[in-house]
Amino acid sequence: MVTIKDVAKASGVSPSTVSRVIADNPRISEETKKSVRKAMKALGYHPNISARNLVAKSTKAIAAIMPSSANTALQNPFFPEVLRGIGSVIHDAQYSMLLSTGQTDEEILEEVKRLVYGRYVDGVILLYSRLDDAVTHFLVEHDFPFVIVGKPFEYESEATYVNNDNVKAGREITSYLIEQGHEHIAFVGGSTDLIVTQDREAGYEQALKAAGIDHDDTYKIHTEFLKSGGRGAVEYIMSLEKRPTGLVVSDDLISLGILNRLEEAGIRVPDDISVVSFNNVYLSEITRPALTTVDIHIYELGIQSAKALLEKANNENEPAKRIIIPHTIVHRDSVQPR
Amino acid sequence: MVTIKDVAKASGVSPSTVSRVIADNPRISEETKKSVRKAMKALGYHPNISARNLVAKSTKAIAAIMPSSANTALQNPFFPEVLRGIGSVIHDAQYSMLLSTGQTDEEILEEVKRLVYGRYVDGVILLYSRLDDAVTHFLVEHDFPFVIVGKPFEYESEATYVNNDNVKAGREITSYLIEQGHEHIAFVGGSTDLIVTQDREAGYEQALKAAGIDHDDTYKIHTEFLKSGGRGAVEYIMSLEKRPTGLVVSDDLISLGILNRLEEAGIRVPDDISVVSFNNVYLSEITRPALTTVDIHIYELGIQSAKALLEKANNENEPAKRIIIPHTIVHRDSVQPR
DNA sequence: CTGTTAGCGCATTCAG
DNA sequence: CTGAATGCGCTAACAG
Repeated sequence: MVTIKDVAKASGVSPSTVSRVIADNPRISEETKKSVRKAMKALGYHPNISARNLVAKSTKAIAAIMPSSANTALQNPFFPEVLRGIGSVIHDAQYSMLLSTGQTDEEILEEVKRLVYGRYVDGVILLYSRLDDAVTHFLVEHDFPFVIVGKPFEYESEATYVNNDNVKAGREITSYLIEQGHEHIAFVGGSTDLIVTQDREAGYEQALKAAGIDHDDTYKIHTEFLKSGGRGAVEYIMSLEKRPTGLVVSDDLISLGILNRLEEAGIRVPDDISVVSFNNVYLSEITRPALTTVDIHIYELGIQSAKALLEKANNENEPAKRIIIPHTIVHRDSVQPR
Repeated sequence: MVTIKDVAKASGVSPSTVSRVIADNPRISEETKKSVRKAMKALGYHPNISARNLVAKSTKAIAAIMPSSANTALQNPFFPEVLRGIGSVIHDAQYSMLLSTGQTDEEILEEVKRLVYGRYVDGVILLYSRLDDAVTHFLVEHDFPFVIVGKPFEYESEATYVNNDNVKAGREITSYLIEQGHEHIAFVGGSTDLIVTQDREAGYEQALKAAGIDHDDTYKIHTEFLKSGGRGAVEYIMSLEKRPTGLVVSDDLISLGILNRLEEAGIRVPDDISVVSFNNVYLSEITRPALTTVDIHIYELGIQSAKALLEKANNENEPAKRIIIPHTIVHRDSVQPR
């Protein structure tokens, strides 16, 4: 391996001078810079990151932590899309991105500990937010730079997070269904542990209340993602005495499963039942019918969270921030007026 | 930050002893190990990875490199699924996984150079294989440990790679269509630069030839993924004088787009046209009709590639290997006999 | 079984 | 503007 010393020797200067031209230190004359750079090229020199990290106390790397449902999580196009956003700013800043590989909650916690204690990364982005999350606890306790994509369960004021106004979005999309003449509207969400489920559900309830529509828990369903989840949800809906004519589904991927089961059950969308959803992942325009859904601008969530993290990581005193990405409703073919 | 020295002082031993208990060196008495460990706990000591990396000349990290079509690539459920496989073995080995963030070919090459030159990772997994790939060139030229998921365009014998027998798979799935009485069968593939497209297409041709069925380029279509790609392909097919009754599509995601356009065009699957496909991502059982497709065992591709890489990274003289993951055909509802 | 010494490759004082 | 010296935190001979 060719080191800074070799370059120094080859160009007849001292190691510290070489170090300075690497850092493009203005106190070095253009001339020596030129000659040193030439030597670096000639020898094929490249700085050793580990050595640099050691003295710089920074690795210029961040970690993105996926939720523990690792088997299914990455399958949700939401994650690739946030990662793409994060990757974009990370790349521009010449940082690297580590992806968590743990499958269970404990594995993930262990991994985060390794990364943080070992100073493997300068900061962490949490790609989920759920009730009473051990990783979040750990991070705030150790005062380690991190940002949450979503809304934290606690530490509302201490943690930096990037989120949508999911309550408002839930309210709007439900109101839209109501405006279209629907009165019997059910909510289908993922795990109630997820803050995002809670918020969208809260918005749904607010809209019903505002419209003076009675509602009780009969119309609230919580399910897994994809086909298996769709099955249970649809069977339940069909068993209802008064079947809903509208469905507010908290995630496009759940909608996909539901649409699938609905078709198998011979229930037509949107003729028999209207469906609205959230996220606007690429799948939602491929489904049949194409989904009317809330576009939460996932890519932008990624961009902003990465930016915020870099700021935190590079400035001890950066204050906690809350960043809300606006949403828009994308109208397609899964809704029909009553 | 609490270092090895602090622990040494606290437990009344020398730094090297502490280092040894970290490594669980058998030449240290259980007694001192115990006391040192107690001190580590008490002080909250954790080894600094950068320092360790510097002397160990290894980072216990690998990088996964995505193809440059970054905007769409991660959208293909193939990638999350390989990553899951890779992550699983990487995690068990206590390694970390870096994900590439470059969007264009050049950006990716730059990134790989940074990672390799800076000794940021111990090895690289290429999640694609295409014609004349600069990254591959670079890696072999520098004799850096890497493995390819797919078949390399060159360096067949020097490079370690994990692949399916895509030619055979293409032959089998096409033969299946022929057995079902189809005679006019078209092939729809992704970019011809991708080795995987080439191989599956070659298998398709072999099957036709073996069955004595004439074929020419009229029946070979190359397209983008998803809806936009589906549009062009379907329009083309409909414009054909003799429309095919069977479609061999080289990727489930392309099938998804095609299915979508086919329905819009009023062509029924499988009644009017049968469709078979490759990969068996989770989407293929959600489509309507559910897809008959070749299961290439993506997760296993990930597992094996990661294992092979770790071997290469930890053993200078590990020979190049070719690992073929067997495939199976999953029969669902997109094929009808003629 | 344990301590001493040296050095990994780089950045950064402090001199000059 | 540049060099010499020092140390980042850890591991690995080499002694004992």
